[in-house]
Amino acid sequence: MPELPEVETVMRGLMPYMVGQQITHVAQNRPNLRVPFPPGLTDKLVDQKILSLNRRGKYFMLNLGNNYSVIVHLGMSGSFKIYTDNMLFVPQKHDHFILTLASKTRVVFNDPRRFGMVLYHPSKDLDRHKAFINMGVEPLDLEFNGVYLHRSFQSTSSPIKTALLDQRIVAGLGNIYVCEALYLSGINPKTKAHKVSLKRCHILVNAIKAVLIKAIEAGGSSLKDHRQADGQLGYFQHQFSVYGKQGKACPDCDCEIERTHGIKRIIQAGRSTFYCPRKQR
DNA sequence: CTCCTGTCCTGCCGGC
DNA sequence: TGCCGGCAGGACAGGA
Repeated sequence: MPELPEVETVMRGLMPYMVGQQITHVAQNRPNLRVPFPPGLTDKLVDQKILSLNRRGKYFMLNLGNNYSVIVHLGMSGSFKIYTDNMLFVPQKHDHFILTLASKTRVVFNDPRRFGMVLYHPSKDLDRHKAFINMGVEPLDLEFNGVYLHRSFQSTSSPIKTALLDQRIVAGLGNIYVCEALYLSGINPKTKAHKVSLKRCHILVNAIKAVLIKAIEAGGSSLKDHRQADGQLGYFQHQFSVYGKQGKACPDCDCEIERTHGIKRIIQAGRSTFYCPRKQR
């Protein structure tokens, strides 16, 4: 499930192949993902130069010479694969969108579940696109701090787990890194967000930044491996403390010794939450 | 306004 | 072995 670190890793992996390149050919292998591709997208992209790439939340943008941007979301199962000119291009099932560049490199978007998105919007107006207009701060920016988070939490009665998934408060967190950051902070995911103290918000902010930075660093190293292997840029497996670890011992406390059965799995707002009831209070 | 639930989509996994 | 039901979840729509 691509969250901010995975999106950042994919974008960084694409940059050396795409920045400064002209798009020479576009293939759309179906009319839509979950939403239709923008009308006439192929014609709008052909001959355009890719000036830069940048990320916002779980989206990243290809900024083009015509002052428009292609906005990409990886959804649940989206990934990119690079085929340089010397590589045999074997089309795969669910290859939905393929850009060919002047260098003859192919950039292939593959997404089995089709929860991904490809959008198109004027570059200067991206902040007003509906994907971004209500989006909260970047978690790795300085303005994401304990005071900001504490203030944001005052307007909601949701549990803190649910509030952290709300992209209007902070952008780019998904189920995995929210569970991991709450675990690292020692905060119970069921706690009402508006009842979390400023001090704990400060601790939580530091935990969020730490888990994201660690994951991006892990992505950077996995990226090198992938690049050597087959050019696949997508979701990669990290070492998690609680996510998917229900029934396992908590690495940080003696909950198993006390027979509280280690990591628990509960459902909040229809999503799985993993936590240690002893460490997280 | 906020909050909650259902929807989309396919691959995978466990049970029979 | 093979089939089938259930589950995974990010964004969004619609209802309470």
